[in-house]
Order: sequence, then structure tokens, then C-alpha cells
Amino acid sequence: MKSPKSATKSIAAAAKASGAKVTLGMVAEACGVSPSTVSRILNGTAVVSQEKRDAVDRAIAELGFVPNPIARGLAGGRTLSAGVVTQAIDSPFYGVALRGIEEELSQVGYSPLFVSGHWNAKEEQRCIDVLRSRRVDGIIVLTGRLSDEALRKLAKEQPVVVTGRSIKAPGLYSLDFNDFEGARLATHHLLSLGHRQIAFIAGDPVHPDAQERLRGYRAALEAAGVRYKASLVLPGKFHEESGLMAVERLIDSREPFTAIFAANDQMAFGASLALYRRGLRVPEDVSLVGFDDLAGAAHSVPPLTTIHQAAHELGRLAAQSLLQMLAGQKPTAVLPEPRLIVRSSARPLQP
Amino acid sequence: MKSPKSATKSIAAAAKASGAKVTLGMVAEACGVSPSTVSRILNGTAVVSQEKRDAVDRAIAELGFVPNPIARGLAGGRTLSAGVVTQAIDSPFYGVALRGIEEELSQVGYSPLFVSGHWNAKEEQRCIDVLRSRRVDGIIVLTGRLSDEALRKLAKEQPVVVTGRSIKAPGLYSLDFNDFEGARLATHHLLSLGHRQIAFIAGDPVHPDAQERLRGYRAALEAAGVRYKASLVLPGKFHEESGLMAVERLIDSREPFTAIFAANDQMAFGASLALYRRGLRVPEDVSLVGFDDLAGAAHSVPPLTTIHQAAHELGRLAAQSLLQMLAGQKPTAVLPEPRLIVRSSARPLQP
DNA sequence: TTGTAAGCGTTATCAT
DNA sequence: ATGATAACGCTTACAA
Repeated sequence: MKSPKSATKSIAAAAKASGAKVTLGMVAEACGVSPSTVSRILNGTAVVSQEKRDAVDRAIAELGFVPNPIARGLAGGRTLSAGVVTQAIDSPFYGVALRGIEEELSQVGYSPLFVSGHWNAKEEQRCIDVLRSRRVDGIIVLTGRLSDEALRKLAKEQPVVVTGRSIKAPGLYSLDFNDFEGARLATHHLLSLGHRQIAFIAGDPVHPDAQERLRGYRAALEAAGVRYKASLVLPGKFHEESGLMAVERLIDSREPFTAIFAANDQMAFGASLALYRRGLRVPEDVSLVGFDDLAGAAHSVPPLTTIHQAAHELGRLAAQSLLQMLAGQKPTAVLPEPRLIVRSSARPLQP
Repeated sequence: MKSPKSATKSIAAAAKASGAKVTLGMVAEACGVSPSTVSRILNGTAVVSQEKRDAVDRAIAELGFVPNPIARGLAGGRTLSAGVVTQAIDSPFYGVALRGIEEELSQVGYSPLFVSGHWNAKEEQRCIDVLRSRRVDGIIVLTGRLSDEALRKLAKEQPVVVTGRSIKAPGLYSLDFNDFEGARLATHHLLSLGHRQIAFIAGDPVHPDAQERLRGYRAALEAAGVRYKASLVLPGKFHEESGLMAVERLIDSREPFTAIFAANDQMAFGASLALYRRGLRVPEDVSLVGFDDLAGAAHSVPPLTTIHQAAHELGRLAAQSLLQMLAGQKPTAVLPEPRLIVRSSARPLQP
């Protein structure tokens, strides 16, 4: 019982036996150095002699020491956690992005703190407050309703990455989708298949993406010399039920159509069901194109032709960008362009 | 500038102007009481005179003070956060449960900390370590692979709620699904519709739920006097693709069948697609029943008859139970029994 | 009922 | 290169 090693061992044994948490101080004591030294080794804050470094590393391993992020946070340093404002934790679209964020963050020891704003600026603000009070090192906002102004203000306190809009400010990085191009692509696909009477199920116009997608639809029509008809544009709310009702209204209106472009997959699913109920087959009677390429789109009946949005990539890039800002670098990531995924729900117009 | 109120106001103004965080100490100072008094009011730890209580409340409101959970946690008390071990943050089934947890927790000021174990005991253990290092007040484990033993050990440190199994231990509360009954219900439904050749797409047998659902299928068959045929049972992996492949194999095997019961909705969707590809219609040629009642089941084509699992309720109850344990009470919540949801994917066997 | 003071586990700022 | 020592913002004995 004379070597430092066995001393460490006995402390380890004691710690384990008592079930007590091992602290940085205990590690320091175990190898006869000051807490500061241990801290420096942990954080690489300063140069420490190889000798002590080894001793500390060993003690950490033997004691099973895990730094306490809570204390770290209090002491003014990092909390190693990033706040993520999403709209609903169970969103089929953003869920994939959350996974991407989690993957990227956990690789470097960061933990995401997810909070849901439910498409409501007030709730989002509350989310932000929760995150701030928890002292997150940075915040990712997935396409919220918060004003650009609020975001800019927030970015003065800590790094912020926001998706779904383009906005430049110090400490703020934005990752924008090209909704316009995606919608243009989808509409163009239907047009190239010979369709001319293409209904559009729009998203809630309070979402900028909904407006952009409508713009893309109109642009494609115009480019093809097809007249825009307001009666072919149905309001929707981005969920299945609204897609279903939109198609019911459309059919009831007796406005002729041969294809439908829904501003997202969920509404496309609803539209598909409405058509089925009315005895209309997809794609034999009506062609259908969605937007988002949700996980379920590939296995719906029929598999849905849609616009792929790189949600997983979005999450990864958002996290990477935040990490870069935290490291004092300037992020440069750009979202991949939307791609048309041709499956089986749209086909050439039969003469 | 003589009344206490205006003094408070000026401090508030200063705080806002400087953008500095308002601390409990500042609140105390602003109304001339000690920090402990403010703390006591905040936590209801002791009786405080109405007079001071009012003053402090006002100061809190005026200064916009928000307690710092980090410091709270360090100070030995609660962190007001609960760890949630899920399998994948974007799981269509558990996502709904996560939402339930979040709702319930946030109502009382708790924040969930979500970590994903990816159906892997080792990763789950790492998740647990992360949660412990973050000093969560309690942990919810959604149907993981962790051994009962590991859970019991964990429960000695802090309250634990686990779903998907039945296990009794101090500090541990379990919320179990009745998978057996659900599967029995589904199979019985098909049986009562006149089907006798009912294929079963099983889940991965390493999941206890998969085994239970197989048991339920067999029990229903037996009760109806229908002989169990191993060739009608196809292995699956709980995801769409495996359901699709199972049906392809089934059809190729030339084993006659008139109905399919899939051990979860995702496999049912895959099965549906396989049938579609082979020119078999649901429900005209083959009846199909799923399990889980995912969000998409109601809007699939045709809408899927399935067993409703109360995922959202599961989340809420798990959170409530944890909160009760945290409050020193004994939880009593029990999951609702599975229910058959009749939609359009199964119909009477045509003679 | 209220205040004082000692932590909680870490990092940061000085010295040395 | 290393070690005291003071924060960080709050809770909680212990006093009064």
C-alpha cells in the first residue's frame, strides 16, 4: 500500500463501494495534483507535463470519473449542450432532422436539448427562454415562426443556426431550402408528362415555404405556357386531413383535373385517400406528386413520386455549422438542392 | 426615486439595458431581503410573510427573473430535468410517446432530455451514463434492451419508469403493453371475418413484444380450432422493407392465404405494397391487419385496420408516474388495453 | 420568520 | 508548468 497506484485503487474501491460520485477534486487528490491541473488536462487549456498527464489519465480511468456538465456550465464554461427548437417532437419530417442533429452532436460529446414550439411564436419564445436558462452553448431553430429580429437578438448572446430562411447577422447562420425550385420541379414533371390541368394543394400561407411552393408551381405553369387557374388551387394545412378535404372540394367543384401536386407528402396521402374513396385510381385516373419525401412515401400505395428534401442532411449540417461557430470558425454548409424522386404515383396523361 | 418600487424599476431598467442575466441575488437585493428568503418563496420551502412574498413576486416579475436550473442542480437539489431513453428520436411509434412525455413534463417546469439507444444495449448504457452525468432527477426508459438487472441497479440511484416490460423493484415502476391481447384481438378479428389461412408477419424475436404478439396469434388460432401452420409465419424486422419481403416470400412459396396479420403497421404498409406489386388488392383479394395504429394508418390506402396502442397515453403516463415518484408518491397508472380499430383493410372472406 | 454562511463541482484568474 | 483562490447562482443547514 505504498505506491501511488495502489492508493488510487483503494480510493476507487471506496468510491465504488459507497456509490458516491467521483469528482474532479478526488481525481486531483488521488494523484497529488491540484484540481486546476486536472481541469487543464481535461480541457487542454494549458500545457501539462507528460508525467502528471499520465497519472491523471490513469486515475480518471480507474476511478471512472465523469466530468459533471452541470458544474461545468455553472463555472461559466460550456455546458456541452445545444438547444434545438423544433415544432413537434413527433413530426415525420423534422424527426429525421432531429436524428441528424443528434448524431452529429453526440459524436463530439454534445447533447441536444429538444423543445417544441408547436408553430407558435409565443411558445417558441418560451422554448428559447428555457434553453437560455439551461445555459446551452448554442441554439438550432428549425424553421420557426420567430421573427428575424428576435433571432438576431438571440444571436448576440450565443451562436444560432436557423433553417428555412435566409438571414444574415453576426453569430447567426441560416440554412435555407429551395422550396421554389422543388415546387417548380414537381410541377414541371407533371407538365412534361402531358398534364395541363394540374391542381395544387397549397400549404398554410403563413408558412413562407408554402408561399414559395406556390410560386414554384406558378412559375412552372407559366414557363410551359399554361394559364394559372385559381380554381385549381386548394388551401391546405400541411396535414393529411386537409389534403383529403381539399380533394373532396375539388371533385365537388367539378373543375376538371388530371393531376394533383400537393405541397407536402402528408397532404398527398390525404389526397390519395380522397381519390380512393371517390373511386379514382392513382395514377391511372389521376397523377399525384408530393413534396418532402417522408419515410413513408416510398412504401405508400402506390409509392409516391415526390420532391426529396434532405431532412437528415439538414439536421447534420445545422449541427455541424453550430459546432463550427462554437469553435470560432465560420460555417459554409449549404443545403443540397431538392431532387425529384420518380416513383409510381404519376404517369403520362392518357389521351 | 424614493419608493422601493422605483428603485426596483431602475434596477430592472439597468438589467435590461446591460442585457445581463437577472439572478436570485439581484431580486433579493432589489427588495431588501436575503437570497434565502427569495429561494424559500420560489420553492415553498418555508413559510414567508405575505408582505415580503408580495414584494419578491413583484420584483421577480419586474426584473424578469428566471431561476437558473443549472445552479439549482449544482446546489444539490433538483435539475428539473428528466432523462428519456428512446430508441430513435424519429420513430413513428415512440415519437408520439415522446410528445406525451414532453407535454406532461413541461406543465410542471420539467425538461425532458432525449437520448437514443438505437436498439442496442451498449448504446443504451451510454445513454444512461450521459443522463446520470447531467444529473437528471429521474429516467424514463422506453422499451429498451437493457437487462432488468441494470434497470434495478439504476433505480437505486434515482426513480426510473420503464415501459414494455413488467418488473418490480424499489424506485422502479413499469408500464407494460398487453401485446398478447392485442395480437389475439387482431387475429380473432380476421377469424371472425371467416378467414382461416391467416399469414403472420412476425417481428424480430429478440423483442419480447414480438414474441408476445406471436403468442397472441397462436392463441387466437387455437381458440378457433384452426391449426397453426409454421409456413404461414414469416420473419420480419418491424420495418416496411421486411414486411414487403415477407409477403414476396409468402407469395413465392405458393402457400395459400386469404389474410395477413402484420406484427406492426410499418410491416403492414410494406406488405400492402408487395401485394399491390403482385396485383393483389387489399381488401378484395387479401385482408390485412396491422398493429400500433401509427399516425399514417388512418390515411393509408386503404385505411388500415389495426390494433391501437396508446403511445401518446403511454408517454403521458410514464411522465406522470415519474413525477409522482419524484414527489414521493407511489404511481398507480396502468396502460389502457389495446383496442381493435376497424378501418378498410380487412373484410369478410368471399366464398 | 428571517438571515448568514457553507457548500455543490468546475473553470478562470491570478500568482508563483 | 502548477497551485491557490475566487467566482458561477442557487439551496440548505444552522443561527438568530
